[in-house]
Amino acid sequence: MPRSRANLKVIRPPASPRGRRHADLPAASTTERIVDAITSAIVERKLMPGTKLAEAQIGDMFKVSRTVARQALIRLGRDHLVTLEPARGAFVAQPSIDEARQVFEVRKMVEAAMVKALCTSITEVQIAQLRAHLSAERDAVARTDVTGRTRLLADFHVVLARLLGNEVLAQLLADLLARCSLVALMYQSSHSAEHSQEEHVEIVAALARRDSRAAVKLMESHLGHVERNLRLDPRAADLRSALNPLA
Amino acid sequence: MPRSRANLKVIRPPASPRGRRHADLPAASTTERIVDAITSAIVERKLMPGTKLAEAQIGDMFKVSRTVARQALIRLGRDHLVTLEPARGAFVAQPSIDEARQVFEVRKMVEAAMVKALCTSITEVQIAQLRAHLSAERDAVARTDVTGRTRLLADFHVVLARLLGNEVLAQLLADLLARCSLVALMYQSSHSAEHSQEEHVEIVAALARRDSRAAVKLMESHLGHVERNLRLDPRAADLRSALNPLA
DNA sequence: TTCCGGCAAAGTGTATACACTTTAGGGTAC
DNA sequence: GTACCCTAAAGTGTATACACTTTGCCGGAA
Repeated sequence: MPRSRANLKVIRPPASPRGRRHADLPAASTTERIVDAITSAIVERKLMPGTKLAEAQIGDMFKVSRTVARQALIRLGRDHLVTLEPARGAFVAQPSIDEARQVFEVRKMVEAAMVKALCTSITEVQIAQLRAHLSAERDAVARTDVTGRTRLLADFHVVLARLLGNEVLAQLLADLLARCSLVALMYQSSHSAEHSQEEHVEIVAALARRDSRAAVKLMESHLGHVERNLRLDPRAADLRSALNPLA
Repeated sequence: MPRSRANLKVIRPPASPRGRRHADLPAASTTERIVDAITSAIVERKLMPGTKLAEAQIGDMFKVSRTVARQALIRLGRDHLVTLEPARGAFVAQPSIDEARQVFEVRKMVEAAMVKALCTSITEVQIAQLRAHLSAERDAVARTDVTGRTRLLADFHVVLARLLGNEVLAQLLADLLARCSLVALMYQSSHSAEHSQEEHVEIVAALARRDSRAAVKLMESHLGHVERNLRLDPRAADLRSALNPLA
């Protein structure tokens, strides 16, 4: 790509204004921007599983060199959102049925323990925050804002993790949820947003009562419902239908 | 680096014979080799927290260019083993006290759920495998083989995860354990290997009895002991003492 | 002596170059 | 008509080049 020729020392604002997204993690802004964009594209179903992600193509789209595009793909590979095949390239991951089941099993373990712990630590203020989230969910469902409601329904689980003040847990869960989006996309989920939303309401109610047994049961059955509504029969290969990948 | 000049079409064995380490994951062999080497160096305490990892330096060590070294560092950053500071470079991570606590909290959640699930699914063959692992641990402790025993004591937890047949879980746990090594290194653990080993024996005994309540309790107290034997008082900065990083 | 400015070395961020692999297409032999 | 090889295009793997940032050092001014 044509290299910027502005060689004069530009006066920069106080410090480099890099807006870090959620407080953590590695890379410099450019790579991170691409990772975030592709992650969003996958989670928002704009990128079908199996789609080839050629380095040069991504580089062109984001106006960067292959070097940077490749760095982004490596990070996405570590997140299990893309599969890196040596000498063949990167593809949007196609989680197997086994992997799907395993991800849900881990979610059940982690999230059951999470709501259990929350029951003993949750405060009134936090319950109010959860109720605010629930009403945002309800709005999105009512408005049939598909993208928004999908994000909010997933965020609910991350919000729970954050209420424990455990960023490690929150990030782990965020990773699992991104993988779940891919799973849902591959094994066309028939699960209704309304149903999920109602189950979230029940979970919050149990938390508000500090009823840990109920909260755990509700969370487990919630995740069980989500999982059972996937088509986990072995009809595999969706022919890569998406032709134009990113935006 | 001197590029191989063997231009003749070599007849290759059926498919590229690349030995993937544990069935999963992204990158091509060279980058992966470096990631593994540095991960081992950190886990085996040959690399102190805070040590600068300059790209050129790593490149020289492994006889590759900065490009490849940088790719490895990006992956290590995603694993939370190194911290990537924009325009300043990569450093072996120095997990904060908070992060240490959070990692242990997550481990308690995950591993308690894990042994609970194992109690209903474990087979006699698997119990035998666990006992074999225990005796390997005991040997290493007896021989005061510090590196070996450290690895075996950590592997015990990953072995448990694998017994559930859940690779997602196993990998997640492997990541957490690597971070724990760093934590143990930063907050000098006074925990004795003998004690850990004995607790592992008790956990396996509970599993053999399919006593899920006991197994969970034992695992939680085991992790509690490990955590409580860290010096989690806020005396921070260890001056980077390690001078020659890798091998 | 202390503080500040600026230079130079070291190191990161990114683009580009080139070798090698994969893959698809076409032409030839059977 | 089919199977095979050979070749060209596309794409990955990696090295290198160059700009820019950070950082430490030195010297001069207060």
